[in-house]
Amino acid sequence: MDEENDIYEGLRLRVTSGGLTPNTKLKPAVLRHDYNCSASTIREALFKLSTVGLVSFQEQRGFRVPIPTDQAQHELTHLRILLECEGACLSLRQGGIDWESQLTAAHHKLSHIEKRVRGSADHTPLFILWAKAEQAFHETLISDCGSDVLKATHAMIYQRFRQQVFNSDKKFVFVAENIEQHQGILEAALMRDEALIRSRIYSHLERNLVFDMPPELPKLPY
Amino acid sequence: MDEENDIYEGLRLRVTSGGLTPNTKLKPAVLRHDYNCSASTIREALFKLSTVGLVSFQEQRGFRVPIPTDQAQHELTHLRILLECEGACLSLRQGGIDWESQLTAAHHKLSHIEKRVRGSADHTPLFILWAKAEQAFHETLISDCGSDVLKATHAMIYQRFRQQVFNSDKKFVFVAENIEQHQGILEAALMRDEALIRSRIYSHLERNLVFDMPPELPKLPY
DNA sequence: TTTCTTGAAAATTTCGTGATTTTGCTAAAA
DNA sequence: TTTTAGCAAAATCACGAAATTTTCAAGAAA
Repeated sequence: MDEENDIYEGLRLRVTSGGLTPNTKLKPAVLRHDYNCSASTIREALFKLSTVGLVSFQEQRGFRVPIPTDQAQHELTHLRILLECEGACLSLRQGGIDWESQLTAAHHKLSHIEKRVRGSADHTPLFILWAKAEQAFHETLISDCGSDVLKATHAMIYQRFRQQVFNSDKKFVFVAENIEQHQGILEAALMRDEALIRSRIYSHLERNLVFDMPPELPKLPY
Repeated sequence: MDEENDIYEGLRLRVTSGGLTPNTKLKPAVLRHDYNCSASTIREALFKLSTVGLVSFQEQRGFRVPIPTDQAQHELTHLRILLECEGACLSLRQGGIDWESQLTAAHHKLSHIEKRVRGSADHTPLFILWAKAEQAFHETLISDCGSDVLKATHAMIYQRFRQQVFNSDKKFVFVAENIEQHQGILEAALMRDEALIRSRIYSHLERNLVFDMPPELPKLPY
């Protein structure tokens, strides 16, 4: 159904940015009332969420909101860097003028929201808006890489990353440096400078790496 | 249940290396008889397989064996290279003597099967055995990278890759060069030479890249 | 012949129920 | 006080059937 997708999206929002305490049980028999459907339908949606890692699942023990850990944050950040650098460089080679304009547009929207966020004391009301714009920017960055598999994999990792940082104690959701970092990534993209965009993507995400990372990985030819 | 997992594994084998024609419909009501369970149980397993990309799924139109395409083969190969190079280099830095011995063991087993395959005219009977050993070798290669997310992502991509090449017309499942290539990868690992293992992993998978690949991606610091 | 409608058959999705397992509470034993 | 045992309440899972949607063939219209 089309409703099925609404239920999936609704639940996804709740577990990623719904302010649910980690480890909260997600009971189909309870949630069904919020979506006006049967427990089986909820179960199926939760099941789908569990396969992409947004909900933890144990046989006979049901579904729970995943517990954020430093290890998970580090791993998700690491993969985001890997996939985003690769996707960005490929886009940078293959993307045309339409890609440039889409990226500029996405950045413009994101930038606008970020400046509003900087002004307000409480970030919460703008968070959903910001999260959408941030995701759109980063997805546009890799949108012309020519690989649906890469994009789908990145989307999965990005969602889990977002959930991780939002649900972690630190609530490290928005920091001021983001503004100039996003700006810098856009500039590197328009300059078509692969080495520069790699290093800027790395710098942008670096603060989420909780353990030491290999200082550099020389990669040739791959 | 535990049976649930058997059903999942059984279906996974059938869609990845069961000789099913691509685009074959997978009807829960039919498959239930093979596994002695209800259609819902089959449905759940197929659903799970669809979330990792091993069966295609359309709302109200059921499940099908995915159709291999050159594009998909290229994309899956590309991601395998990316993930496997990264995982191998990290393992190479962090792995100890136990990693070395596990890798050597995995290679020994694989090598033994490959030499048997080379001798026989029909590869089919040994294929399942070979596929398991090949997967084990490549998974061991990245096993000490320290990232469960990376390993899980690689496992997903690897499975789809295997399905892709097995179900494609070419049936490019085993080629003689594999023997020396696996050997070369093992050697590079034991030498702890990152650049070398990257280039050898790339060479090993290169023939599955159906389109031109960017000749080199200089990556620094990431 | 080709295109469009029609309607019955087939397939998919949703749902409530009963069986099985887990959880949580209470009380006895150490 | 702490641990263990047992039991009741709650939750999960598998199942078949009902409801919805799609498929497909046969006939009407162009």
